[in-house]
Amino acid sequence: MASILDGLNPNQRKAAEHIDGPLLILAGAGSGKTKTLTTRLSYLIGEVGIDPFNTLTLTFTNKAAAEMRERALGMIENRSSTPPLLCTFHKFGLLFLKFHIEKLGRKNNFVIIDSDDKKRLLRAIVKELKIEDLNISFLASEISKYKNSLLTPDVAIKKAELEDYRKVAKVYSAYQSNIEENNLVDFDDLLMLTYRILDENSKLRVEVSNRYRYIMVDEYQDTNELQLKLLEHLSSEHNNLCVVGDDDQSIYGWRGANIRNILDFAETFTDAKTVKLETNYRSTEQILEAANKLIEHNSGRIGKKLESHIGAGPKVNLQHSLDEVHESRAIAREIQELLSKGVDSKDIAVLYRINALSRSLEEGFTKEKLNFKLIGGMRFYERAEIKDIISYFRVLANQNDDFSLLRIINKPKRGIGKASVGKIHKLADENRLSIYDTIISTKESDMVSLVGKKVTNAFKKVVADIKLLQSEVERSIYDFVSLFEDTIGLKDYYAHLVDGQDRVLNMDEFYGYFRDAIKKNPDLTLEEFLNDISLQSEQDQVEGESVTIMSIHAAKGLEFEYLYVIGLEEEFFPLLGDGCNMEEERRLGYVAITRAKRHLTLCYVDSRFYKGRRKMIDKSRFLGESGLIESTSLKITKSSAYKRGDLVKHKIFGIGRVQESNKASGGYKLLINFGGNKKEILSSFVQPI
DNA sequence: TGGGTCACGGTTTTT
DNA sequence: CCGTGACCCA
Repeated sequence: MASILDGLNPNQRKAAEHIDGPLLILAGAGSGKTKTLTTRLSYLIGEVGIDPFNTLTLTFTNKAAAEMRERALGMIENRSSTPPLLCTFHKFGLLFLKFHIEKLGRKNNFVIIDSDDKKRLLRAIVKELKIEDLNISFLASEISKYKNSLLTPDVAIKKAELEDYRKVAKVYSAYQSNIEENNLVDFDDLLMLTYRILDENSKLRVEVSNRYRYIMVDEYQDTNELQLKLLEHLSSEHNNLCVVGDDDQSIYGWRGANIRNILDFAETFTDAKTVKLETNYRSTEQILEAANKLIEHNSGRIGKKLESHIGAGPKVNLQHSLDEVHESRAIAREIQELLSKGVDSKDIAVLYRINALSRSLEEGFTKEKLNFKLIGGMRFYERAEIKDIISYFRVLANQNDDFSLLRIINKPKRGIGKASVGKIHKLADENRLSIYDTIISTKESDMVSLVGKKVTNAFKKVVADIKLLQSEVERSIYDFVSLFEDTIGLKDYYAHLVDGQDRVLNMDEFYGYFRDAIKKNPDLTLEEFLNDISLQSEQDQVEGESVTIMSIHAAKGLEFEYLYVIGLEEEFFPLLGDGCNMEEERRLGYVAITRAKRHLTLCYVDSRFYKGRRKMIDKSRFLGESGLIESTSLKITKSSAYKRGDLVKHKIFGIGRVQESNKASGGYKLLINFGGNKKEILSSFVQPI
């Protein structure tokens, strides 16, 4: 009898056929990971006879979820029953909390805030608490770490020993009370609160685990501590957890992903089976040889070797240029030639380690009249004009959302300044009311004496507008957008700014999207719409009519016939610096190389213009490690000579000035004056400033 | 209140 | 070099 498993190779088949007990599918780049996973899901449902209702498949991005859904559903013949739940971790958290957040004493009409909102809120809190010496991004990521380690603010404060961490914990505490008061949840909460509820309610945990009897996780190497704990709870009753990942492609450590999750899978889940997928259907032998050689320099790995299914192929090219201008011109001209030979531009991409390198490409490509598409940069929902609309919508969904109200209270300009906002904010805090309710309940005469007649009127107008719009939302959510623009006039406001035209176009796109969503689902509430879009990102428009340029991170999961990787230089790639994790840099190199199907060009330059100055750089150690050039002798951190008077920085001695410089093996022997304290130090131990 | 100038600092990014 | 936030004055 024909089976859907027939299309798989022996190892893929072994993985798909595995039914009960934990399974780790170690899937190398291009080894048919998605195919195996989707085939397994449809096999379980279509041939083993498992109810789709009892499966759960988790991914990291909406894009991956959408792709897998399409492919799996395409294979399942009888689609009469409920489709299997296949979504992102965060979406799962959202669905779960909609049903169960009451168990934490919270209402389920919460709204999700994104990282941008989080930072804005933190900025306000830091100001209020007068702790202004802490970096906002640092705070945001520390709070994220707290939540992912399940530390409550109280515990965090108690455990904090260093002064700085007491401050961080205090901000965390204020932040958490603030979002709880406004009934907001951040991305981490979607997972953290879900975990907490399951952890505290054993009956529910058993019930939920029994419901999701077959769990699959994609990109397992990217899971963090909390996601692992969540998975342990979800699979506690049956242990049927199947994860797919590649330890060599773990490139999100800086964001909390814990590579140990995949390395230790077999120990964490007893009796786990491991299946390795090492046949690569994407790239040539030449390309895979470079990738394999490079990644072998890492020590913390399970270990596997990709074998090409498509044969030798052409040699990997190296391109050496004087600087970034020559580099981008050379690439542009080569691409032009490919295009003239009939190569499809969507089969060509250029990758880089840091976004700053995109600039020279953009300039060079424009000069050479080469069409390109840049992936990354400002995301749609994070544009100021879109966030303004979203903030209005949020206030309409929940007038107690002070945070959103504050963003739009003087947008468009109503003559309400910082001072007036501060006064009303203070009054609201004293009365333990939201700002909206404070404006409504404060006597007009009191308000006038507080902020003056003009501002009082402006406040009253905002509240009246919001009331009007709320009733319109109830009447017809579809028509409400036009009244919204008539009443608020956000488009007019933006139209008069310098880049107004683009912004108005964006706003129209957003309104169109909103109307579309309502048309598709007339029962959609504003609140549901808001939560849906906050879990969405529109990075799925990669395929197009032009050459793509993007970061290596953004290219994960993609493949290109012709691939260029630029910036293969020490400092840029591997990117050296404080938190440099060389093994992760190398994995990033591995990911970059394995995006290429047949033609790979690695580019490096002698000097690059960066942060306002020109820097001399050496070629990347990765070129040697992947066997593409004779292994270079030890790296010299600075290739141009140090001379008397140069300022340098030493990890222990701090900043000093070079007094003497002599060539020595592997660099320079320097006599440095650290504030009167003279030391003889090798140049490899200092950084030029 | 809000426009203008100045100093500072600057990886990778999804949800 | 270029964008952001703090600060100052009309």
